[in-house]
Amino acid sequence: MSETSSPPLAEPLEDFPGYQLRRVSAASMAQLAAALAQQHLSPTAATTLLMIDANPGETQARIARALAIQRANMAPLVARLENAGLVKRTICDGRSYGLACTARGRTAAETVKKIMAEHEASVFGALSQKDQAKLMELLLKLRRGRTSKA
Amino acid sequence: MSETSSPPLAEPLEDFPGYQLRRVSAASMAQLAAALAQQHLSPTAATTLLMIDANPGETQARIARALAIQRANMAPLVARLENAGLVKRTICDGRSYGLACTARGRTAAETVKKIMAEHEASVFGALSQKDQAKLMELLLKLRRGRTSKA
DNA sequence: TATTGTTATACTCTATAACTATA
DNA sequence: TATAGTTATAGAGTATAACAATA
Repeated sequence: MSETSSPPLAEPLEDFPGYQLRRVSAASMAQLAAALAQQHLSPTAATTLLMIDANPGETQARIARALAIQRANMAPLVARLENAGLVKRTICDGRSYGLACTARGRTAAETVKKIMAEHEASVFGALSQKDQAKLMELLLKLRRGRTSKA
Repeated sequence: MSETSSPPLAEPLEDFPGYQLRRVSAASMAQLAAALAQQHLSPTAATTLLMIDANPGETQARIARALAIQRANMAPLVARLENAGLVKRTICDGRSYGLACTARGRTAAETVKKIMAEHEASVFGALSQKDQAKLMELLLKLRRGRTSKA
């Protein structure tokens, strides 16, 4: 504390919405990861579990596409969920598996839902209900606004 | 195409603002990374370069804190920028370096600014000027709304 | 031929711990 | 004691290429 509170930095990135988006998203994800650690699930694994829970019997490829996860990256992800006893695969097509939650997986999915709801409230509770709705509207516009997959 | 356009999946995550934020941010970052590839810079490296360019002589630690990058991760990042001839370190304190752009680094920073501006326009141009301003306002509220560092 | 699942591989970003040197 | 920089290491996320099996 000898510098008597050093002069502030120039912050040329602060005016970029994309940079603000990145910072908010990174902070939010770090907090969610910490909250999900008690369930030994990463954010990606947790969202995959929720998707399987909501779509029992669906194939890996379709779940992956909906989450914008590559097939190649889905394989070890699902394997981890299966090894944890949360998901089981059943033969579906000969070349594809159908995914479904086990009893433990459904229980875990319910816990994950609670953790995520609390997390969302913790992060977005800083905004009024009206602002939260507006944010959601803008984010949906941005997703629709992309030419390629988002 | 034998399934006659298979039925849509349930998407339990779509109602979470945090999930939308994550998807938009991920898509935006992927597009930015592709645009910056021509300069052989990652988004993180590019933002670091812009910060150094805007704050010549500042120390690594202060640049890192402003960008929420850990000291340990800053070391190889700056080393790469230095090896690329974009940044040089000058002794500052005995225990700390001052960072500054080289002539090539300043040229690269200008190019990066153009690429980022184009990228932002490409992504957020889907929104009206008013919506863009509102989004920025909401994101800034979310960053301020956090208890810990964001 | 197109799709599914898989393996291998590599790169980026992030996180922690431990060490040295300096304030 | 606190700070700056570094190294080593580990983990998560993502990307491409290639392969076998199946539609």
